[in-house]
Amino acid sequence: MKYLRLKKNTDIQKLFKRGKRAYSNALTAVYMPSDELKMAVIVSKKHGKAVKRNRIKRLVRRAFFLTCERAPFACSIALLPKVSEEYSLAAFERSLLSCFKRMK
RNA sequence: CGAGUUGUUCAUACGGUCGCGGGCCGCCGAGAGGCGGCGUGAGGAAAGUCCGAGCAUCACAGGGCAAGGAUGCCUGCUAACGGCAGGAGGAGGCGACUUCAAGGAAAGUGAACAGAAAUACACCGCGGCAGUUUUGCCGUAAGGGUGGAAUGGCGAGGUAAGAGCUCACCGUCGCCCCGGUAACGGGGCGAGCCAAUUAAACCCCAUCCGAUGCAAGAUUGGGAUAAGGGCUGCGUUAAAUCGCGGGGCUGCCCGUCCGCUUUUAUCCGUUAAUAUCGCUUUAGCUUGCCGGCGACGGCAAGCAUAGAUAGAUGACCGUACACGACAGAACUCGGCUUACAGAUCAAUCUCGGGUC
RNA sequence: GGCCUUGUGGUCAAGCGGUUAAGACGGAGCCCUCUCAAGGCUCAAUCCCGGGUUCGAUUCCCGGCAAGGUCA
Repeated sequence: MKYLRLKKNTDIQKLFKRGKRAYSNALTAVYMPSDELKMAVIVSKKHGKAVKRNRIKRLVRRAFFLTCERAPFACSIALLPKVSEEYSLAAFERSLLSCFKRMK
């Protein structure tokens, strides 16, 4: 299933002001209903240096790509991974699914 | 065979499925774009942002002096450099070789505490004279003590005791000769030590440097009219016309340049930034030959090799083995520095042992 | 991405190359008090880390690390 990237700074600002949050053990999702499915990954410098941050973003994007058809409704969504020692695709997939369950 | 030294190259590989950025081609579409195909897509450090350039802007981007900053053995290389190469000197290693922020202390200033004293003023001591219970004056840097550093070191002579006071050797300084482009090296003669150390303390000398950085900046982002404000003030004039002043060129002098910016209202116009360009073809890379000890230069042939803009290289599976380190382009080059699992090849390289 | 700044007890901080590293707030212990407060005394620092210069470095030089600011 196709999804769009959430790019504009103003949209992200809006999302953080008005959006609701869904938590799981590997990441936090901030979401807000919209007409299309839009996604952004937010990784801060706390996660490590550039190589590490890129890897986290790729894993989260891939996990979202594999699971996004099970999203309950069209929305703008920002994903904030939590800081940890190890990151894996399977953990992000599980966390995303549990987030989708909690989104109402 | 073992132990080293210096340098070179590489930085998991291959296959399958799904997915991403850019390009080209074809088809569809009014267009935005969509679909399909082909090919392409991170590093030796892309990092730190420590130097040097290109490029761009700053109204012009000039000279002198001052201030500030940087560099500091010599000769080369280079677009340039604080880089590199070769050499000189100090230090280390048996050696191959490594390493060093390395101009000037005879222009001046400063250097805690301790110590008698820090470039010089005698505490103890040693000795002479006076006195003789204590001590006073003079000479003395050999010894003690203080200190990071104490009148160049050591031996001999010498002396009342001592002292470059004298002599040999070493060190230092000056002059001459020879070798070298030079730093410097070698030799000779002289000086009897005057001039300790410290300049990553101030400082002096030589050379170099305008500032800001692609978030620079350019293009479009409107045009016309009217009114007002700000910088740029005063006098004068029909007039920014002229004079003085003012502003910019880091401070001063000379010289030179200077009309710009903004607000409001009305009419016409509007996708207007998250746009487009800058943005990847170059001091480019590879190979061969020639010159040079080398850094590098010359010639010839061939090649085109990321260009994103919330920011593209990944995930999963399989196979192989050395079980994969440090790490992700953001305008571009030349260096430096720092991080790093390993593998690899080279040197008529070095040392030790064995055999012929 | 570019350009800067700062690292000193728990916190805020001063510091001419030679200090027992000044203070203030807070903390701990003791004294004082019938008890508490106030007051007094005492204690606690790898001067961010690693090299270098120097007789001697928190301070000077070089290289790292961390934190913060700023530019559309």
